[in-house]
Amino acid sequence: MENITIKDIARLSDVSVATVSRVINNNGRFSEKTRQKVLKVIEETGYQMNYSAKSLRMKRSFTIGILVPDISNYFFADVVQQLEEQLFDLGYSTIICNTGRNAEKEQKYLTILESKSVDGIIVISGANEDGIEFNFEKEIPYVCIDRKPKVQEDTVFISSNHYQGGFIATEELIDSGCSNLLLILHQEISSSSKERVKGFVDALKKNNLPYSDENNMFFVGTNKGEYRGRFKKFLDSHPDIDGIFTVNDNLGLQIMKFLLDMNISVPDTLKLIGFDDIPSAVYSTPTLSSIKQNTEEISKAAIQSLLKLIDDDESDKGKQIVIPVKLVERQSTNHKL
Amino acid sequence: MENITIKDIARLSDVSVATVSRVINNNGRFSEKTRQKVLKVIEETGYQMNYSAKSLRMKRSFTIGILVPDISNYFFADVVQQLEEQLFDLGYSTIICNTGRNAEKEQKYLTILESKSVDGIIVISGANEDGIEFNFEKEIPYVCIDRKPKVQEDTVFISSNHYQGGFIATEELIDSGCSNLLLILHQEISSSSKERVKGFVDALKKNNLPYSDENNMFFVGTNKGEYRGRFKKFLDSHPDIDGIFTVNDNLGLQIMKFLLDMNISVPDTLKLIGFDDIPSAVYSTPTLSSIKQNTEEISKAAIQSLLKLIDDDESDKGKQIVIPVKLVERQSTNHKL
DNA sequence: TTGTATGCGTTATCAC
DNA sequence: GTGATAACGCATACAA
Repeated sequence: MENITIKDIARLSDVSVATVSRVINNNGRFSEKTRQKVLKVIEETGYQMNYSAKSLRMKRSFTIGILVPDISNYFFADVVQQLEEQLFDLGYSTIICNTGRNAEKEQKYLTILESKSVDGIIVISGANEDGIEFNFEKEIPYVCIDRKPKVQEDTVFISSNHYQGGFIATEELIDSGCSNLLLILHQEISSSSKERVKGFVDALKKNNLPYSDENNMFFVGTNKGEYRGRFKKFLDSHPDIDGIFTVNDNLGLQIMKFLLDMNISVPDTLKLIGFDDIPSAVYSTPTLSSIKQNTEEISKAAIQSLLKLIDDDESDKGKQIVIPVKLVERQSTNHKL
Repeated sequence: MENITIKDIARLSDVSVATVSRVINNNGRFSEKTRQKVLKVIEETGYQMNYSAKSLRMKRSFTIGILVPDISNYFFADVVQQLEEQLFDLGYSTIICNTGRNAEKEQKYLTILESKSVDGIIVISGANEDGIEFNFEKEIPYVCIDRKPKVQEDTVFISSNHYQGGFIATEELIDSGCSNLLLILHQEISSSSKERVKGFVDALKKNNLPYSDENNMFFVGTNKGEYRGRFKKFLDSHPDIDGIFTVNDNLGLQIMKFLLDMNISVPDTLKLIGFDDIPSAVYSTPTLSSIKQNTEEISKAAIQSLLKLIDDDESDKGKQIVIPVKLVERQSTNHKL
């Protein structure tokens, strides 16, 4: 059987194409009887809508672009997967653009997304704090996940509660007996990292623990392992450190490896907690405690807001949606697996 | 400026829409002069093709479906990323379907892909050895990566040289001084694992080392950690084992953790090598030697073959394309990082 | 070498 | 409540 169209459906169910279209889209008026009739024929014939025609006519592509810095990063991969799945169920295709944290590539992708006339764009995180340049010919709605939009009033910004994450990570260390905490983070600091830092500092304050930038914070550079010498010296000059919060799990595992290499026992001498709950957190010795982001809720919120924008409902514009995180306790903070 | 179409281009460059179309697609005859003229106007106006119209007219969606078992698996994520990037450059969108190794979900996705009338499908690996059921109304071309198609003559099958991988992994252990090797793998064995096993066995043979299923192979089940007791007993009864090849890196890291927990030193007492070269292989202590698959070449080959099929060029049908792998030496087989 | 005209499958605007 | 019909932007068969 060749491609079957609404024309065929119309003929077989003895109505006009207009009516068939109305029934399919549940839009406009028609009697219950014709509805039944048409639906039956559709069922029998196995009719499938032609989205190209629909797109052409409606001037909508039913396609969403997703901008992601690095899909081999677990958190990003997880979010993308959620987005893809949920959008798919809603009849949307997705174009996933891996920018490699490269601003130039990002611009290039943005241009092509425009040319493919996507209905909307979801921007996940990004290279810098700069926000993102959207100099489109036509206005394309977009939402941001984990990246503050440049012009906040233009759109909506969804992210985990990184502040809360930083806070409960820190309290987990304190609860497991630490009183001299260290936060390890990268030099180039994202907006989400900034929140985690705030949570860390506030948790210390709340628990009446001392804090100073020099004694309780350590920065690592981009090139792997660069910091090992520096960090050793730091530890030597701060022998009282007994708990470490790394700004993410990858860094956490690196630090754990370093401590093991130095013969420093985790969690006996030093407790450790990361962020993201990546799968390998459970393969390390000891297993790594962490903070888990709710990627499903993040994605749900992002999609909901984006669809509203696409629908010209601007009530979410300027909003910031914050999703709670969860503590995952493991051996590195003295818990059983 | 509103959407600009070939009609506008035609008017502005003083030719007909037909000619504009010919120039754009470099198809049919036209003089160099008109080519220049049209291209100039296109450049100036920033014209962008409407893919919905093109699709409707050409009865092609310029969309490829990608079926993947689990995108949070590093190897799969890597392949998907490559596919996406390369297809994007070729003007194709992709729909990524994460099946979660669930046959039912897979069928459902397949149906929707058909309804979205994708031009082709790339199937990556899968739950079982059964191949995949393609009971489409219309024939959709597809290629398989790492999963033998059920009817091999129908399509093309691309995979790494898993045999070679198993072979050189084994020889790496032998080269670093091991003479009593163990292969650890999962109960449910994929076609690619099978090849790795063959390579393992043949490498032993070639090096005149003993081999028997009972002494040189250990199976683990699906639920994590199930095997720990059994494996301990196995090691106790096989004290001469001095090198382990795990069928993938995740398993390798699990085993490494187990050995550390048992106070068995890697690589001093026991050498270890995995497969896939996942990122965390470099965060473990010791770092894990591995076999790296060439995802770029795999993707390139898959796309090339698929596009041929879409173009009704059936010369690749029935072919099996094998991509070489590479050894990555690290501490777990006695190498410096 | 170029132009005219038709149709791809769908939705939306009118009429009735 | 329903039907005719005109668009949507593009590629192509056929004329010229």
